[in-house]
Amino acid sequence: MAKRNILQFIILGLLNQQARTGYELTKAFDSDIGEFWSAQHSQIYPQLQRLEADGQIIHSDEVSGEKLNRKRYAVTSAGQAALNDWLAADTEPTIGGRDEFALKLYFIKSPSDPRLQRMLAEQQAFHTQKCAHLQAQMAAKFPERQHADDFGHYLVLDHAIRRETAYVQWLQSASEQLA
Amino acid sequence: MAKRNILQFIILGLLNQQARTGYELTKAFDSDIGEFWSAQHSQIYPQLQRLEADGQIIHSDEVSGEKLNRKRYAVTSAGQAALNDWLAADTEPTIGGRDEFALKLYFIKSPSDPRLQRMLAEQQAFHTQKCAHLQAQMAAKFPERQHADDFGHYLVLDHAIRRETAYVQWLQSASEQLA
DNA sequence: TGACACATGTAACGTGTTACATGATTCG
DNA sequence: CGAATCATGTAACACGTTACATGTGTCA
Repeated sequence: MAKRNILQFIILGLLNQQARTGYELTKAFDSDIGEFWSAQHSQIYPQLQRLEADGQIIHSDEVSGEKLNRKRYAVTSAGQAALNDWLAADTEPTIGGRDEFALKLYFIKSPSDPRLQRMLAEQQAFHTQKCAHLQAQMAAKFPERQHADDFGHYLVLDHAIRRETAYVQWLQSASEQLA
Repeated sequence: MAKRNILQFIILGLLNQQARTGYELTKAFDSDIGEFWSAQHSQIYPQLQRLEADGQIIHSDEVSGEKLNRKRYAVTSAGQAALNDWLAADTEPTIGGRDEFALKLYFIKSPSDPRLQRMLAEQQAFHTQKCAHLQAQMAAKFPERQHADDFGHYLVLDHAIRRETAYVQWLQSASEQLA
């Protein structure tokens, strides 16, 4: 698992794009970058407090309505420095993520096991749909392949699509080899 | 993260293939299934104790030399039942694993950023080599595509190769789009 | 006899998930 | 006025890594 508290740098990166509230950060983990990292609000709010205590971000209060006070966070120059250090540092290459389904297949030794067909079909349905969803996103956000701006966003979407496509192809290939 | 203690089932699966010691289990996580799950011995030994207390595995003492006593674990019928329940249960599809490098790219907005080339090259070298290594393993273990036996092993190797290949292609494509 | 692999455990810490807890705003 | 969403926090627990700790067997 992550060891060097990656979360703090992701938050710095997101805040460096634009000032956000904890709530908005939480949503960001469910959309764009959700394909490659996730975090709950229960992890985000304490991390924001630590980053602020550390002088890497500051918040300004924003009142809406009568009472509601939300904290909008922005990176300080110290935060930008920390972010740049992270970006510049060598990156430990991703080693195979955990895949419960792959393990189940590993433990089913026979290509004629009666459970295989159903298992493969179920996963294939899911990943095929996900793939379609990602491609729709790509078409919506980069209609004319104009990804010179927001290059990073384009790259992660492309990454996710390739990953899901490869997954579906693996499942397909496995299905075809059932005895 | 994993929520239902997947580790216990992986151990049951491995022990169901053959009786093993904790040390041998630890090594198994570094070879075959290491592409899709990892665990240290500090996690494995306590889990073995819990599984035995639960009646899902039993150990027999094995002495080598004068004093050295190793515990060789085997699954009980209760353990086999638990394993089969896990295999038969619906599998939550894998949602994007965490990828620190992808996130770094996400935060580098411009295709002309001077850091990009070096970063991409570094990752590409790593994943290309890994890909080659996996393909060598495949060639060594399944020389004649005779994967009717050990089908599961073949599938996870194939999966790993496809994943790494897709990763390299993504990096390659990204490199070609640098401004 | 020294290095390395075999072998088994525990402790401390950090990260991540789920649940608990509370309240405001907006829109139908 | 009720439901959904916005908004922020804490607590308990599960999972995973790193470090600590100890000792044996084998081979050069």
